[in-house]
Amino acid sequence: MASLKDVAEKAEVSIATVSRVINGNSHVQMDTRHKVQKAIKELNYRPSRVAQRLRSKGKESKLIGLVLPDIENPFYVDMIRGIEATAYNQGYSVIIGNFSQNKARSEMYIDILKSEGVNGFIVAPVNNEDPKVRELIKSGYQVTCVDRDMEGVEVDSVKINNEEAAYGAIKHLINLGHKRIGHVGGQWDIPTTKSRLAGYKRALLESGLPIEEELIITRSSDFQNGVEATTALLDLNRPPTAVFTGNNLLTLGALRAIHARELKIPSDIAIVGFDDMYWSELLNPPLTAVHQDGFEIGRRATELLLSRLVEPNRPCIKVILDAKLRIRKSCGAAQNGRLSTDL
Amino acid sequence: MASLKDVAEKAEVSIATVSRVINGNSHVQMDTRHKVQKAIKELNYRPSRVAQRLRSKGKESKLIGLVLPDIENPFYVDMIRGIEATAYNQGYSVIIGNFSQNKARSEMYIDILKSEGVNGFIVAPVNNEDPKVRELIKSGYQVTCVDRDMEGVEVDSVKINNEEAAYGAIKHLINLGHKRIGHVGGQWDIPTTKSRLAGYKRALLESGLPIEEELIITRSSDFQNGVEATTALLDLNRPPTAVFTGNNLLTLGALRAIHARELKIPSDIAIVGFDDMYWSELLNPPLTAVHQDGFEIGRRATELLLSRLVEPNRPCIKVILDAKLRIRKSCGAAQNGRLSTDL
DNA sequence: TTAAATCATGTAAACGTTTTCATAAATTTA
DNA sequence: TAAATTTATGAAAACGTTTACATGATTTAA
Repeated sequence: MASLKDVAEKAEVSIATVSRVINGNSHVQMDTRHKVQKAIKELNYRPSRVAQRLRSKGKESKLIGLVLPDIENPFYVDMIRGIEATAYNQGYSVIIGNFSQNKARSEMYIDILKSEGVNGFIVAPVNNEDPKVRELIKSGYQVTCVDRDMEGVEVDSVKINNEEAAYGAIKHLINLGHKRIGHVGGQWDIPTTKSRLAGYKRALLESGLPIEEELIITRSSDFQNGVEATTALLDLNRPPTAVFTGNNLLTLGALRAIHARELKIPSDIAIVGFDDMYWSELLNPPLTAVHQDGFEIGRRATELLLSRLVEPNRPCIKVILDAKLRIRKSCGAAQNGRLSTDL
Repeated sequence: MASLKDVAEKAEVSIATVSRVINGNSHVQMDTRHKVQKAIKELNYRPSRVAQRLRSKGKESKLIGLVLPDIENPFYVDMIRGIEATAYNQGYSVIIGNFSQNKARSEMYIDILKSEGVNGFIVAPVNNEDPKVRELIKSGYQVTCVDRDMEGVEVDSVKINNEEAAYGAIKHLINLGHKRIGHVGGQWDIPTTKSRLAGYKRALLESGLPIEEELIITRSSDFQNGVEATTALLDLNRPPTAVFTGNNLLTLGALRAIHARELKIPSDIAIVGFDDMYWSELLNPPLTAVHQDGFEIGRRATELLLSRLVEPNRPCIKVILDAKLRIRKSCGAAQNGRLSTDL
């Protein structure tokens, strides 16, 4: 790779002048400017981001660190696409740490990204406390939370109203006549798990239905737990007539468990899932699910972060996006021909 | 972030000594070593990768650049996980460029990653020629190709035998009695598209079946094309009794098109897909598909790259992994109770 | 005992930028 | 015309490392 020095020599000027040309500094004469631009082109020169980053310690580093729970989850993949698209548009690179719902790995990635000299972070905190993220904020890094928020900290965040979305999903089941609704949730200390559970409970209470602990299982957020927890629900003396699954991996696991028993959906048991995929309609049966727009969440989060890099002390902004319930065939007949409904 | 200098001051030694302690250089006395380690701990010091990278220009940069066609495709997500796991294990960071099957974006990412000072690249070349990747190799970067290879270049690569895998899939259909088999392939100039098409043709020829151009559509590699191409096949005067789809997005598109016509799989039309997902069995119907192990491909590619960084001039290695056909319910009754078959 | 070798540590240069300061040339002002 | 201002450019420092070289202390060899 050609360096500033190479360009300077070729153009017979100092490296300072070359730097000025590159950064659009006005104090450089037309003909020298042209000489330099010619040399840059001939050498196919591009400035080293590494050196830029070292020199200007954060301020101009043009690198965003991304710390996400699970790259296997299509919802996060959509978010990554939204983040990438927005960031690269503005000349930022993105470096991804995928911690697989594992606290230790999350901390490891944060350390690595710090030492990579990132400019700011987009993070899904492991839980409401997440001391590592708190420390990050305290020590002056710019941070935006996605998908999950943190309490008692001044930090930008983008997420949906999980409680309300879950409430809507359960209401849908109740309206279809279900009275015994099971819930398979994710890891208990993840904020979204809590909110979705809260929405579930509120809907039941509001309709005068009892909340039965045996119908609620919140353990880990992965496929395997989806299988096991659903199986456990099916094994109850009085199994539920419907299940609400807390994320898309759990949903897939639940489907597996139900199919393994050769039960019919929705006549034997109905299912409504949290998180929608564009291929949800191709599942057996086409899945009724809560849709949240991962791409948009990513886009908004990136905009928030970039704006905060420019104006570090502005008051923090909490973005809460809407989710939609996409009604397909896993809960019973579609109602009034509507395909989706605002929550 | 604390720097070497801070540690040096605290421990009352020179920065050189601190550096030696960190890098395990033997020439440092026990008690100074302890003093330094204590200071490091107290200041929570971690070396700046940015500075390390600048200083040792590539040689020790500990950063791998990843340039992939499509992060929406679960197959590549598996690959990323394999690459990440292996890389981080050895202290390398990974930075991802996702070019969405777009040549210009692929080139942009390669430039960015170069200027990020990556140590080496793992790349899926856009096609056999890919002049940008050739140039990369020529200018001395270490490169490993994944999923796709390049002709006439000395470069490590990891992929499966696509021709053979496609051949096996088609043979399976033929054995079930299908005589008119359509093929929906990806973008024509992608190497995998060509190989899979070749396997398709070989299987037909070998069984004495004609190759009919109207049954073959290779356009772009995305979901939308899967829908459109399959619809076109169904609209033929003599539609095929089976389709072979060239990647998982095309498969999902094909399913959508078939369901839109309310045709029964496999009685009206059978389908075998390239690329398997762990949730393929949950599709309607459970999908018979060619399985390639993305995680393993990623792992092997990373090992190859890291080994080449140590020994840049070793002869190049071409790894070809096996694919398996996972037989489920989209082509007809499972045979002899076998669930999968080596290709 | 003395020369040679080894060991522990420090000094300073280098990596590729950006930026402050200095300086010389050109322009404006009085 | 002389002084003051503006403009174009260069020199050098700094960012945080690694490492070649230098130096003085200690050990080994003869």
